[in-house]
Amino acid sequence: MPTGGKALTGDAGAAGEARDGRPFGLRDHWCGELRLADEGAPVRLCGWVARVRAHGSHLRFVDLRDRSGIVQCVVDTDADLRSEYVVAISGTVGARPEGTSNPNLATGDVEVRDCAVEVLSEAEPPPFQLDERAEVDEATRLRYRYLDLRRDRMVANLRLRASVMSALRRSMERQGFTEVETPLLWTPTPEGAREFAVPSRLHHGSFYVLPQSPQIAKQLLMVGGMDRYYQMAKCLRDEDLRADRQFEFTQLDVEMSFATQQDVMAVVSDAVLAAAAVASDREVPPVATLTWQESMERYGTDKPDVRFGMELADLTGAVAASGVAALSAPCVKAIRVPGEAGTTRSRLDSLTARARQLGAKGLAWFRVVPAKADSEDAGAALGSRPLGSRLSLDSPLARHMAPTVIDDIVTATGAQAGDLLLAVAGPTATARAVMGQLRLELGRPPLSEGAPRYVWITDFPLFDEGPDGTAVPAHHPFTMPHPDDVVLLDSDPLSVRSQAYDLVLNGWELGSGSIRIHRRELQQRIFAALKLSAEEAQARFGFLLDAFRYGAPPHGGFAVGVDRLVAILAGEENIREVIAFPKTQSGADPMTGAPKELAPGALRELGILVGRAGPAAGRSPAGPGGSAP
RNA sequence: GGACCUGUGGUGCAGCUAGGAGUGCACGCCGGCCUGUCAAGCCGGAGGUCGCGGGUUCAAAUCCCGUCAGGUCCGCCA
Repeated sequence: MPTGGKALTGDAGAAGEARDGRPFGLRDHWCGELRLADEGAPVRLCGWVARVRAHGSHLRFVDLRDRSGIVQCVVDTDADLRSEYVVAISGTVGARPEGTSNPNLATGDVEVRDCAVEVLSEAEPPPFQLDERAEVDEATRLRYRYLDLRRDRMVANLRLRASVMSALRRSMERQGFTEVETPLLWTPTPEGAREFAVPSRLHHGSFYVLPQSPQIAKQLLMVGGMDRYYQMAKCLRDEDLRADRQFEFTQLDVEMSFATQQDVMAVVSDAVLAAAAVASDREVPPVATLTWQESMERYGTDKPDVRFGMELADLTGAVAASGVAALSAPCVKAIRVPGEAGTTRSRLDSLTARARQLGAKGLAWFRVVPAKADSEDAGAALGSRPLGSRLSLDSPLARHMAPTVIDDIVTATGAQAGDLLLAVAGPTATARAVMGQLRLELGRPPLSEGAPRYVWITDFPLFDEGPDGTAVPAHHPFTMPHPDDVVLLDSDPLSVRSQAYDLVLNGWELGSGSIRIHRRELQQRIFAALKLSAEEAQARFGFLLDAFRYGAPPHGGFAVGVDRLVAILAGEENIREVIAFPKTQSGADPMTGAPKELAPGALRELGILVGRAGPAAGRSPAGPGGSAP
């Protein structure tokens, strides 16, 4: 079912023409725009035959579809009309006879009569039905994407995408930003995501790379005095695909000079709220702000879905003295799942398996039940005793717990009788991450539910702890430290906060940004903390560091993931649904067959020798003889 | 690199736990009937390498192994 946020076809009344533009060419009206007010008008329509309902040889109802919607045409000629034939229909708009209106159709009060039909293009039956009656296999949809795009869902999603991008652009223009394009053929920067390489024909053995983002280019624009830059930028990363990740994706990329973090956040907030406004009529709450520390503590993640509760409770203190070995750990986090005390043992086992997959040693569970001794006077006791004393915990782990420990657990989680408590003990990061993920899997509403909830996450740590205890940049190495923490750079780098911030929408990371370092001496200290020598730094980022010699303004910026933003505003759980021609999870395009082997001649011209041991080995080349040397 | 789910006429499913003839449902398709339908209706018909390969068995859509494709996730995504 379409969700509230979608720009549905044909439901906009008189707005139809404004949105669809003036019809021209072979037609003079759009199908979806016809209304009772058009009664008597001669019209010429073009489109696809969506459905034919035949009654005898001289009465057929033909539903004609174009991108604006559907209108019923009454046809009494014997033209051969089948599904997906492309036709031009000329006729007269008439009010439907009493009692035959179709309230499910925007054009349901009218029909086109006295139709002359011209078949512009015949069509084989499509390989899947284009109505919304059944989910169609993803591979089939992508193989015939040009047919999939005819469906209401894709029409609505792509038009919403256009509206959102337009709203973002208008917001940026209104705020004085200038769109500047940056190169797709860029240079390798050996940091961050795996890059797509493009071989150079003129310099055999050398490569361009496609940009993971225009990060360095936009900072150079700031050095160039552009002051306020934005771009709808294509970004390319050769990393494994997910529901929210494609090789290539679009970012609203922003950078501004002489600006504070608050300035950047205000600019981006304006843009994304404008985007939400064109997506639906719903009131969208202002963008909230949480510190990273607070988000990790309450939600166990740096991209919290704040549309629902079930926040993490800390049981570390409560169970410290319990003597239960499974719960003795630096950190114990729990969530309360309301009303789920009846969860079956096999379900609990599969949750435990899931917790292990996420890195936990195990999963503790407690069914919250009325305490036996108090069960009779529980009601009478209400209010006169501590909340916890009326409840007990049913769990193998709770069997030998002292009543005070049980009370502490109940109090810390706010448990009610009939709830299920789940807890993970372990290192702080593990306990938070596992419970944060289980919270999502057990309580998260569908992405389309309720108003969009944007939240800023601020005060990220400047460094993460690398595998060997060293500091690695949490954002990128040009991120400005929090001014209060600069003194800690040498003594305690892992506790230094940064002026980096993420924007999160309904639990999806929409993007991130930071205030950048623009002074060389501070940059050197950061490189030192990263154990990066001056020579290495020069080799990797030399051209940026060089640029900073010539007067770099203080600057900062942000990038918003447009595909994710549109998907959430469209109520889609997958960004493929808002991309016209996406790739499958294995990076293939079932329609074009990409990626494909190159002809030997093309490889030779690029100076490329393909190793036959790769995954392509064994696939027979196009021609006989192949390309074996 | 790894885990899990799915794969059955064109489409979506059921059948698989417990092996017994390609069995069933809905949609679509083809033909016929039908002058107010709108997911039209009624009648008839066609359409299958049960993803692919191997194994177990008298017998495999069903059990086992492998593989391919699609999906979800872990790793990865500064």
